[in-house]
Amino acid sequence: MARIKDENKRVAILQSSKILFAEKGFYNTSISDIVNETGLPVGSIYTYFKNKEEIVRVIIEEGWNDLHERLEKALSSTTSPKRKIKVLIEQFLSELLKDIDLINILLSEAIDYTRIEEKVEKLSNIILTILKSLSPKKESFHELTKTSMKAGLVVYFLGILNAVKISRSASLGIEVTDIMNFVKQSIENAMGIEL
Amino acid sequence: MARIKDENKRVAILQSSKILFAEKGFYNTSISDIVNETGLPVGSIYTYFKNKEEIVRVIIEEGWNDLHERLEKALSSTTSPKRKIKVLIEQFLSELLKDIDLINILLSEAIDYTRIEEKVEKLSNIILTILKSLSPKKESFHELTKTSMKAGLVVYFLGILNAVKISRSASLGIEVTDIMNFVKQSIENAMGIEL
Amino acid sequence: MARIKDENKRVAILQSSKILFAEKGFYNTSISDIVNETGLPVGSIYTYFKNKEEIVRVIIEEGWNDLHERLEKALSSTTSPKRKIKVLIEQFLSELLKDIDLINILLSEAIDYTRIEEKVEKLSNIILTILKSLSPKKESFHELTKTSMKAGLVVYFLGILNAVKISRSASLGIEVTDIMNFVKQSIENAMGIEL
Amino acid sequence: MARIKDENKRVAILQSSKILFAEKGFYNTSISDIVNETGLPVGSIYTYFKNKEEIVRVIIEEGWNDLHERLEKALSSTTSPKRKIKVLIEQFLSELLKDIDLINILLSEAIDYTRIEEKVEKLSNIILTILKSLSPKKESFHELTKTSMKAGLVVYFLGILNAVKISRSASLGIEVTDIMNFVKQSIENAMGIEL
DNA sequence: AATGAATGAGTCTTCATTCAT
DNA sequence: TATGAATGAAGACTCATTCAT
Repeated sequence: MARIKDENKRVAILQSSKILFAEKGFYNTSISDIVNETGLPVGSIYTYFKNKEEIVRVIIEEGWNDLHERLEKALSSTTSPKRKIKVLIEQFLSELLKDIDLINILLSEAIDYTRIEEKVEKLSNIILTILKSLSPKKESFHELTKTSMKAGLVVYFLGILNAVKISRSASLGIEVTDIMNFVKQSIENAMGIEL
Repeated sequence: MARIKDENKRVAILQSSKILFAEKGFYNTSISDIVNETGLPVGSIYTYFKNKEEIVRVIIEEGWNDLHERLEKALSSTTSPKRKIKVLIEQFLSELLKDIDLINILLSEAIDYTRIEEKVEKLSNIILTILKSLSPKKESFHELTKTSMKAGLVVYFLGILNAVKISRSASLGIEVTDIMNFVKQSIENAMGIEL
Repeated sequence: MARIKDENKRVAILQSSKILFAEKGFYNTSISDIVNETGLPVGSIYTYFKNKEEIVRVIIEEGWNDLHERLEKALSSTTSPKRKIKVLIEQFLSELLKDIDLINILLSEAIDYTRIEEKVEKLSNIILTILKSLSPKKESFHELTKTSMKAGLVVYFLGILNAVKISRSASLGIEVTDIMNFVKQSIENAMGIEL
Repeated sequence: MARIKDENKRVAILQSSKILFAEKGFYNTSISDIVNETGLPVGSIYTYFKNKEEIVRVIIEEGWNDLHERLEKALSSTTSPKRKIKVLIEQFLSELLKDIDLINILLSEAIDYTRIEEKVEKLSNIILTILKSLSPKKESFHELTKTSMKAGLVVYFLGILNAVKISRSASLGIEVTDIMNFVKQSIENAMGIEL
């Protein structure tokens, strides 16, 4: 019987903030920037979000959950470990790498609100589980201890994200496709999978 | 005499700032924090550094140059590519990973002043040159294009740094040694080198 | 039926606000605090009260009128001045001192909306009238001018309220009963009344 | 070798704030009011005081200490209890009652930062000590227990302050002199002292 | 050169009240 | 009448940098 919270506004705030945070960084984006970008009054920002931190948190959480859920769904409808790896690379990673703003924020200053370790942890457990189910004969991982395997996954995952992040602004001369190629090759070599 | 005194202050500012930036982040560290930590008056900070940005920049540049110079020196006194790789891992990387504050700052919010792409660029060129000089037969890299090879190096390098950074604060259960082990194994496998 | 429901809400707002104002103070209590405490929607607060000020005003007015009316009633059914004094102390004052929340608000920051002078004025006139009717021989007030007598009443009344207020939170080591004892003794001494 | 903190500015802030707090109340006085009143930039307020609370606290503390010190001095140069009482009334109380702004703030909303109980406590101890040294024969206090005597002092002291406060704005028709007269009479009657 | 007070634009956030539904 | 989202002026406070001494 009063106005109902407007999902459009919530989304507008999230979208504008996401772009701003990705471009200028969390600390260099002011609430007033978000106000200008969205055209909403200050007060409205605070009817939809408790504070600036919550905005980042939600951007990350919703963006990540979206990807994560689709990954889980795709994995659960696949039985072959090799196919699962394929899903991981060609769906999950591919989608993630397209969301450069998300990556930027995920890796950026606001890292305290971002809880990236949590994400890395979950993801590496998923992969570890898949790898265990692969026939152990063909892998070249057998000499790695479990923790250094996990370390490897973390290195790869964070390395990929950072490489993508850096590739954008820099004169490095590498592009997302190069990174994807490298990843695919590595996996094909390491596990004899055809991607 | 006067010069020595001055240099002490400059170094004090750099050391205190480095710790503060690494712990609290660039944007969450105020000049006044540095003043408190060093015990120096505000004015002094500005007689030694133009502004806050310059402090980070110098921390990074001096820290990096130091490592980089020792690397170049060690490489130039080595001819065997395999030995060079060894130097890279066991000296350069090992030293870098010990300087967690440096890594933290290098990867952090102040990334604009940090010019990490430059560092990554230089380093990957060094490695690429070494790899080229290796007999091409034994490597499993032969199917990678030059850019995806470079992409790979970037992924590895940034991945390692980020993994180390994250391993510190997190409940991931991996440690720097795990990361080092993984790296060594990877290289040994990929290039048939004994490290 | 509808009226009863409404009255319940009105009372709920008054009760919750009274506690909040007494505990946190007028300026440190927000409408939103009242909303949380009552469980009512913001809008409802404003259908029952014009604004925040009106809430305090009504709390005070209703609380005070209640006491005042009972006082008038009791006084009108008594003729002996000494009995009237007794009523004043043992009924009115005693009841008032039990309502510490009311006292707190009465004396607090919202004093502008509280119109305490009005209350003090009325009360001292009542007492003055009683005192006049006492046989002038026995009192030790005979040397006091009328205004300083009034001043005395004001001092006593406000002093009592403030002492009670302060006694609650403080480490003064005095309690309401001590204050009451003092008052009774003073009056007994001054007017030869047995309370 | 830099500008030295300017006592004049500090005092200007305190004076302006004192008037504003006394007239408008603590919560209705904004830092920006103080800025306008003093003509100083906002930043300067904060180089002299940590925050708004500290300003009230200092106003009260310095104002009170000033009075208190002069009281102690005067008391220590007097031996006769009766004279001490006289000092208390004619010097201390008289001076205090002249500082209506101080009284207003002391009794007002900012009471949390004002620690009035502390002041009341100290003062009543001073008086209690004096009273004890009076020959016990002549006093009419002998029936009061120690705590209700203390309660009495608290009632008187707070009553006086509040009466003065209220006398100013109100149509009560009493003035500070009336209050003082009442107090003097009370004391003369109670202790047979000539003031 | 050394010092630290001075500065004021800019920060995030709150909150009483209104009014569309 | 009931509701609670909408509003934006106003709040307290920060902080990098400058510059008078």
